[in-house]
Order: sequence, then C-alpha cells, then structure tokens
Amino acid sequence: MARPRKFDEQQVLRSATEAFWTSGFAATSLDDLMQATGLGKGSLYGTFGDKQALFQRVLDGYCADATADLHARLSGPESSAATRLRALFHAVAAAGGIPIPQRACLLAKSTAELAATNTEVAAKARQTFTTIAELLQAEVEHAQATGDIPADRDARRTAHHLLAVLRGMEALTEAGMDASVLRDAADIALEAAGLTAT
Amino acid sequence: MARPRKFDEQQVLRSATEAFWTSGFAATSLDDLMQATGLGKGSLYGTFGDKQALFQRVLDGYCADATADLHARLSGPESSAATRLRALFHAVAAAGGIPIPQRACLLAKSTAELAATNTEVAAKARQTFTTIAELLQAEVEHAQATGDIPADRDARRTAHHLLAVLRGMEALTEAGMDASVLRDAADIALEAAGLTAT
DNA sequence: CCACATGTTGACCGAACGGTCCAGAACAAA
DNA sequence: TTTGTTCTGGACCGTTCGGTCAACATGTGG
Repeated sequence: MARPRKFDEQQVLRSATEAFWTSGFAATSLDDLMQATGLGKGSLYGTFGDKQALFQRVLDGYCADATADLHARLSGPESSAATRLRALFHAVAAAGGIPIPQRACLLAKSTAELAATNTEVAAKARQTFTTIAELLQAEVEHAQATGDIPADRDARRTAHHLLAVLRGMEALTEAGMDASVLRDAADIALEAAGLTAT
Repeated sequence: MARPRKFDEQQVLRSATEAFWTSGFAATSLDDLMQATGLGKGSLYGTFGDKQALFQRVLDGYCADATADLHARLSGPESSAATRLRALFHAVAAAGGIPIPQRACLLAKSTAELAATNTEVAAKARQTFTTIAELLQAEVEHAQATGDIPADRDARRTAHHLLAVLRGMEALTEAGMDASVLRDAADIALEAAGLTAT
C-alpha cells in the first residue's frame, strides 16, 4: 500500500556512481548527486541515508561489478587461461596511455581518499583486492594445468605479484604515464609469471 | 625595512604538508591549515596565495623530498647496487602490513584525488614517476655492471616493471593488505629483474 | 470513494567553507 | 622619535555545505 517509488534504485545508484567517480567523495556535493540522479534530497535521504551511506552502497556495487567483470574475463575454458591472462594485462596497459583526463578506478580513488579514515572503505578494498588475487591465482593454476606456466611456480605468490603490477599500472594510468611504460610493466610481469610473450 | 616575518616558511610548509597528507586536499579546510601552521589567514594568503597554490607548493616539496630520499637510498658505491635494490623493495614491503590507519604516500593520494581535474598535479606525478623510473634504471644498470643482473636484460623495461610494482605495493598498503602479499610481490619483482633472492 | 501510508519536493537550518580586508602591530631606515 | 613599509590577526563576507522537516502528492487497501 501507499505511494510507490517513481525511480529505479539501481539506475539511481549508477548515476550516483558516475558523480562520485568523477569527483571523489568529498568533492561531490549533495547538489551534484541530486542533479546526477534527478532525485530530491528527501528521496535521497529517505532511500539511502546520508551521503556516507550512499557512497558505501555505490562503492559496494562498483566492487561487485568490477570483480564480476574480472571473473568474466578470466573464467572460461581452461585451455586458454594463458591467453586470457595476457589479454587482461594488455587491456589494462592499453587503457592507460590515453592522455588525461583519465578517470581512474573508483576503488583506487576511494581507497586513496578514505581508507585511512574510514574502516569500512578499507575493509571493502582489502576484500576486493583479496578476491582479485584469488581470481588471478586460479587462472595461474589453470595455466599450470595446461603447461603454459611451469608447474613449480607458487601460484599464490605469483598471483600476489600480478595483483601488485595491476594496481601499479592503475596508479600510473591515473597520472597519464606513457603507454610504453605500462606495456613494459605488463610484459615483464607476464614473463615473470612464466608466460611466454604475446 | 618593514616588519620581518615571524615564521619560517619551510617549517610552515612542513606543517601544511602534514595537514594535507592526513586528510587530502578537499577535506583539509583553511581552519585546519591555520591550526596546523599557527598562521592567520592573512599571512597564509599573503605568503602562498590561495589553498590551491599552497597545496601545489606542498606537493612540489614532497616530491622533491621523496625523489631525494630515493636517490639517497639508491645511489652509492656501485658494488652493492643489487643489495640496495633488495633493501628498497623489502623496506617498502615492511612499511605495509601495519594495520590501518596507514598514511599512504601523499603523491599517490593526490594523484588519485586530483590528477583527473588538475593538470599541474598530473604533470608533477608524471615527472616524479619518470624520475623514479630513471633512478631504478640506473640502479639496474649498476647491478648489471657488477654481474648481479644478467647483462642481456633491458634495463629500461625492467625499471618500468619495478616502478609499477612499487606503486602497486603502495596502493595495496593504503588498503592495509597483509604484509605477506607485499613481500610476495617484492620478492617476485626482484627475481623478475634477475636478482637472486635475499 | 475514502482513509491512510508512503514518496516527493523544496524551503529552511546552522555550520563551515574559501576568501577578502583592514586596523593595528612591529620593525628598519631616516 | 618619526616615518614608511610590511606583516599579523581576526572580523567579516557571500556562498555552499550536509542535513531536516513539514506540506503536499500519489498511490493502495478497505
């Protein structure tokens, strides 16, 4: 009973994500959020709580999407795990190199801005990074099963190294570093994992 | 002639650095800066200009200090270049692992927060990252000269990979990731560079 | 068709924001 | 001591901030 909502919550979250993604948490005002979502303050507060709570929802959704996307990129027929790993790193390298303004990964931005003072953001970042590491580890193991990565490698430690390189490439992309730097990092990281080039 | 200043500009910049470092640019108010530096608004504006200009001064100083520190860690007798590279990566790994609140590198925070909208910040980040890459490359070449790194490695590409791992470790540290993850990343990065472990 | 529960809107709030400005303090030069 | 110049502190400004609230709109269940 009672009056139904006029908006789609998921769509509003997507719009709010855009706003936070563009400017960060502190620099995104409620007016920005109202303009981006088309909702009034009352609806925003009634539905999501305060700015902090809305941001947390946005970040949770972003991390879920990001890990789902990575899962989609990495899971698949085991026979081509090596190819998929190479494709992932080359894609991340190619995403950089575009001159700024570059819109960095929202999780990276949020962690840098808030993790030191907001334990929930830090926990979400840790959880997401851990999940990414696990996905990478599984992929390394798949590549080992097909002989594309030597069997004597420690898949877990290899995955941790690949995770660090991915996050480092992200950080370099934020600054607009040359694409060649990113490619070098990606290539050598793949070699270090035991994969042959290209 | 005229009234002399009551404060030391360098000391004020150090205090302002602390303030920005703790909270980021947007979340540091002029009142915070006044409290941190002990100066009134008039002196702050008369000496440094507006908040943006003061921040730029702070960031420039931080980057200069950071590269000077890295130079000090890496330069030295050529005979131990390999040892110094190992020490650097192990130190960065050890700096992580401490539970949050972790105060991340100011440059990393600033780049994430502002590089997309402030070309000066982005330029400073690119310049600093490039300088770090050059320092790493020089060190790789030193290690090659002493035979600690195989001579057939491309020092430049190796340095780019090491840079990415360093920035990635920084990003993981922000989130408070386990020290073991950082150590794995550091160890494998050093191995990938051709250095034997420890 | 009515009563009620919920959603929506925007006026409104006190606080905090970045920034300006000026009256007076403090020193150097005369 | 006087004069001139700079520096200092904080009152003050208009704006914007995050957040609240009450009047009103819009449906549903009876």
